[in-house]
Amino acid sequence: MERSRRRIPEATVARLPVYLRTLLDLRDDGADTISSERLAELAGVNAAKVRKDLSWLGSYGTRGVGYDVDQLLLEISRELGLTRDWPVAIVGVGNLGAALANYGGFGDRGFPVAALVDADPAKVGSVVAGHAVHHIDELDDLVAELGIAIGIIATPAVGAQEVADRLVAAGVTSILNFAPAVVTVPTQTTLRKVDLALELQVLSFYGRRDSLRDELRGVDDESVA
Amino acid sequence: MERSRRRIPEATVARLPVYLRTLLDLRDDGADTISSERLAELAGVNAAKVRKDLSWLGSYGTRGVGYDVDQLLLEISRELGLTRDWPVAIVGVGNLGAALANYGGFGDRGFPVAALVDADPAKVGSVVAGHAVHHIDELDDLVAELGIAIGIIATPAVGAQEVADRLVAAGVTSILNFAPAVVTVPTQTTLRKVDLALELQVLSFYGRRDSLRDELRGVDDESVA
DNA sequence: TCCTGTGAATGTCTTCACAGCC
DNA sequence: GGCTGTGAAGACATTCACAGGA
Repeated sequence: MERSRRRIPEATVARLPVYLRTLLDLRDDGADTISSERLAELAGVNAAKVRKDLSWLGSYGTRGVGYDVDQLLLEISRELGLTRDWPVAIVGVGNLGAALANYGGFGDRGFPVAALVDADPAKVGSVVAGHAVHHIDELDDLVAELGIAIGIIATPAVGAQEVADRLVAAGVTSILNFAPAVVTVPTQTTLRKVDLALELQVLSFYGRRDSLRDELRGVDDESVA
Repeated sequence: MERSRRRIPEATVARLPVYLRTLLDLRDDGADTISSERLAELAGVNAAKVRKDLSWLGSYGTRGVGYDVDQLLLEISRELGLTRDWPVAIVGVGNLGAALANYGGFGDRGFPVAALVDADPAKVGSVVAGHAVHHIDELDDLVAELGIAIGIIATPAVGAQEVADRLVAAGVTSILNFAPAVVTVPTQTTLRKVDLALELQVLSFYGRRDSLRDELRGVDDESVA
């Protein structure tokens, strides 16, 4: 029970959004309660993991029955800090930055794109996804005025560290880095990265199985993501 | 020494691309050798981890000196299966799919975009990033003709599972899923996912530190990605 | 002397298995 | 009877610390 007082493991935090999405689908389908077994199946993990993950939030299940879908949605949303919106700034309005700006999935999930910023004067003033592109020198003002807490780096690798520094200086406390470069931030800033080429390179590693079919992998279940 | 015979840990595989990128930069800067300490610094990890990771490839370092940059590049590339190109197919040519098609970082790193596919007849026949968009019914032929081993799912969540099934049926053995949905594939297929909203939700979790500044985290170093 | 390679120790995450409650 | 919540066991990953080769 006092589980909820201790620190939630990183691995659990990374799965909460998956449960959240699954529960939203379930609610739309009219489900009232859900067992760990079924939730596990829908979320692509195993049931013990679901139970342990959810136990970090407190004891919200009912033995013999399962979890209340609405309550679980509320608790997970609260734990993730999703009871309010978090406006984001996208830095770098190239292909990727523009695509992210156009991607509706952010606003829908409580992360409205509040500002687009670029260092290229040719891009400043243009309109992308309904937002005027601002010069990066305006970052401080935009962050302050729009209450931006999250910055997305969608620049080439070369500029990434400087952009990160500027975001931090402007008061942004969370950064999502899409640039294929190692970026360093102060301890109190949270940094995550999405490295597209890395993902393909990892796939390449596991794909070589064609060439070395000797090493049979001992997996029973289907793989899931 | 016989380290190289055992299975390389997943966590190590996920870091090899980072070392690879770092080593390419070092080579461009004219470096011949590199110590684990310096490589660790540049890659944003610690030195013991670098040494243990690299030891899985064999004993390619020289005590008292460090690692030969070129040799390490070769060994990592070989281990990741990057000594050849892996053509990819992108399924779903919306904002994200189009951005990925335009993103030069794939081709540069040995993953040329070989085919674009969509289910929407209105998009079929149009040209995106220099590629004609094909109907998804042509997937089997495209995969066979172009030797495609990797598929990228860039559709909305709803279509993702069916696309995955079609990719597998067409002979694709590795899939990168950008759709915010759980997708299941047979064991022999490798699946990875990139979930953009999930990343922001995780940032939101750690960002709430504002509201609950009680729980001080015991981290000394700077955080890095 | 310097830096790798690696056992051993530690820490984190997953899975098992079952007591306990509905 | 069914399903949660959780100690305990096991697997995996990181970090330490140092023997040993260049």
